[in-house]
Amino acid sequence: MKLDRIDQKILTVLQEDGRIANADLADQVGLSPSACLRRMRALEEAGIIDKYVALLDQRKLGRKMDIFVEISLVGQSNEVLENFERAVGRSSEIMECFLMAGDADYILRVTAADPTDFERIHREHLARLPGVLRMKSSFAIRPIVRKTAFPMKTETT
Amino acid sequence: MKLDRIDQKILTVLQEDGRIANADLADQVGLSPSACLRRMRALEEAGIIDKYVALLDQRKLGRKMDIFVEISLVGQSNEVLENFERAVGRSSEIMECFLMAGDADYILRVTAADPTDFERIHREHLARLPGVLRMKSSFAIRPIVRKTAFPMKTETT
DNA sequence: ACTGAAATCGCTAAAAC
DNA sequence: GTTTTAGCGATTTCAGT
Repeated sequence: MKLDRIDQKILTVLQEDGRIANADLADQVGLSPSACLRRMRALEEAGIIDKYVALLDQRKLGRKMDIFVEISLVGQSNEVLENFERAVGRSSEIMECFLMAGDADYILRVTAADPTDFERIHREHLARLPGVLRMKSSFAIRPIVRKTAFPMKTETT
Repeated sequence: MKLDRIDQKILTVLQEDGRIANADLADQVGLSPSACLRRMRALEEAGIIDKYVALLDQRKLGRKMDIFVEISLVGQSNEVLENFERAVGRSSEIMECFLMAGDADYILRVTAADPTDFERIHREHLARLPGVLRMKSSFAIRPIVRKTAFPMKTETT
């Protein structure tokens, strides 16, 4: 799918405000409401727009800690990796997980209310992940930037 | 602010579908539409709900790479840290950044279309960050989990 | 084929209870 | 917290470029 300037503008706006009224979005991108809505639907159909979500304030929910966990597995066989990844997918507490090149096999990010809560998560979730050889947790002191919006090529800083 | 079961249910649903019609949301949480809307507004007012956004498909946008960058600064003075953090905030390419305890001072995550694109980002964004002593980039091979929704206490797996 | 204009339909939001 | 209602926005159809 090809994205022209207007599509990019639509995506930029929707990444900031996913509930903007179609009429207002049309204004901002300089299109009539119906043309704007058609493009938006096309972007949804194409899967460029994956979903619309509410983002919650982590601190106000009492989740004051972010922890990165580097993990090495006992082996590199498909079975070991797949078991591990399935378990990761089932855990509600694991916010992000990437298979990595380099030192660690996986890196994951979890959030916790406080050290006690992290202990619970460690016990109930992390320690139960299968095939783990070594685990190294690193605590974040403070989040500096937390973005969900990708830059569009026309507005790269 | 105190969150009862219904508030938590509202947040759970909105974290999955931020554009759900109020009438449908009311159905799902077992409330009348107006009562549901009042609670939703209250959650927005309180800042529990930070914002509503569209999440785009990173791969379909052509951003196939995720890179984690560990950074050590030349010093720990307020000035060095603040300069660095301001610069991070200005870069559109840096998706996440945390001040860390432990080995590295900061960890950040950037996304790139391909190695050439990463070279550009490295040159135009990362290499220009002030006060950097050492930088270590780790490439992700594949994302396993990528979540924006926090688990509510009533549904912890 | 894609855009803009007009009409219908359904939802939101504010009232009264 | 619920029901009711008025008004507005979304959505679809149609004509034009």
